[in-house]
Amino acid sequence: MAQKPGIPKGTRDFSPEVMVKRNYIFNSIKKVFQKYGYLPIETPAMENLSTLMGKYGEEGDKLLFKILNSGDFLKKADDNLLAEKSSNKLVSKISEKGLRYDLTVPFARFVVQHQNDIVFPFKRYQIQPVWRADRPQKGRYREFYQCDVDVVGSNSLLNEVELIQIVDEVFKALKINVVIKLNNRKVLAGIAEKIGALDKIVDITVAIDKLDKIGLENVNKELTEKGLSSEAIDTLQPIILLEGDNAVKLKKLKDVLKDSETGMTGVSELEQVFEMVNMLNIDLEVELDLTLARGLNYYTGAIFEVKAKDVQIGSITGGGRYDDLTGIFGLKDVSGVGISFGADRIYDVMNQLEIFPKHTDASVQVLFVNFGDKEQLHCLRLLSEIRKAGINAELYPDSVKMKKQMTYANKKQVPFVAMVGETEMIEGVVTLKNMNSGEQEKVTVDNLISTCKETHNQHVRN
RNA sequence: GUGGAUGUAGUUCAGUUGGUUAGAAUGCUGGAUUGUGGUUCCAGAGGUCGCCGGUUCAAAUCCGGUCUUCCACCCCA
Repeated sequence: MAQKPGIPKGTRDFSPEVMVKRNYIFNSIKKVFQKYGYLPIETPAMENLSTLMGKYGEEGDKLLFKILNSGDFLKKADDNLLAEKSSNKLVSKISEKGLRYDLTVPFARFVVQHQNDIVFPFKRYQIQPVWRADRPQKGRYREFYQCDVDVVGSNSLLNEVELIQIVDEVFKALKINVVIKLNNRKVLAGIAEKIGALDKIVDITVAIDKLDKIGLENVNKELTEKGLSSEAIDTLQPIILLEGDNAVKLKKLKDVLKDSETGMTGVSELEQVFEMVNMLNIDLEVELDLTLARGLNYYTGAIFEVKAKDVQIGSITGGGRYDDLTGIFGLKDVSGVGISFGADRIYDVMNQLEIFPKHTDASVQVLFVNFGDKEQLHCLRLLSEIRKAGINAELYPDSVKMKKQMTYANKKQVPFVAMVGETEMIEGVVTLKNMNSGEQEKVTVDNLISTCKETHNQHVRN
């Protein structure tokens, strides 16, 4: 009995219709990346587990997909561990490879491994799938694409500003309204230092983030539960209730953090970034958000997160600065900063808002109706001329009923149908039908080419 | 990982307290219309009711397990 096949949960097939839209996103993003001087690299889907483990925190380690060793791996496994049935301890014995969890850590590995061939500052982009053994939900997949841009080997805050410009340009091109939220790990560290609880910073930000949802009282309650003293919570109050525009927030922060050197460095970095961004006069809404912590524990400076304004979905882009990611692999003093665009979530947002362009460079612009053997040969010659002019065109492969061929054109949303029968062949013309208006007229091939080009340019521009 | 929902033609969904041959809309195929699609009319095809097991004379319907999708938490793109 043939059972219906399936694919693992959280993974998807992409149909041509979907791929055209996805590629539109990828191409738009790539174009912006390249405009700012970033070049592509690719790394393998799997990495050594030693490269991946311990880089994403405890939570991240659990979400790594591990690959079983080849051969009869259990034979070589420790008998005691097998008897114990302790999966965690056994994993290191039977698996030494894993699927990449993001693109940043493999990139750090790449930089270290190729440090002698790389010119610093090194600016690269990377668009590839990553895998997480998460529980899937809407906008949360087990296999999804990240579009990373990073620059390593430069401490300049200009890089942070450049990334904000890139975010602005990408989402402007895709016509998505977004807010970019900005924070700085050093500010968070300063806050933690101030209340003497360096290890509690994640708990603190998680709790503060819930202010809108559960109210001040419950936030404080949660902080108490997490083990914070009442003095510490008192100190935190002005930070929890921080309001106003970015400049006001920064001013208040400065006041609270004046004794913390790290904290003040963070505030100063934020100030500089905001100053430059304001000078650029970009439309993008840039907001200081202290509740932005980001779980990935390698961030050390700026942290970014982008949210769509019109759709309820997790962040669609995120990133930050990491001072010592390559240090773990033995290359010291190489600071990097980067962000990652979540292509799948961007797709979901655009799909929900129905803001994909109807026509892209991938769409066919003209379909030739097939009337028979003589006619199709004639069309073939016309087609090569048309294609040479850079127009996507096709000839229906079978000489079937016209209704069927028209329906095909209609479904593929081809804007023009060309008909060349006996009379057209003799007259040396083409009957060109505009599928939108239904109008048709006899034109020359040159005419057809210019008409197609004109409408295509209009479509793509809109 | 924890808690909670969900699954019926390609798609969106009906389906009564378990009871004849499981329906609709839309889509699909063919025809009305042998050189004209998106409108209309007619006809047709399409379902082991997610999967496995149990209760029953009888299960889409009740029970258990499993998988999928979705929601909350967690985390994140």
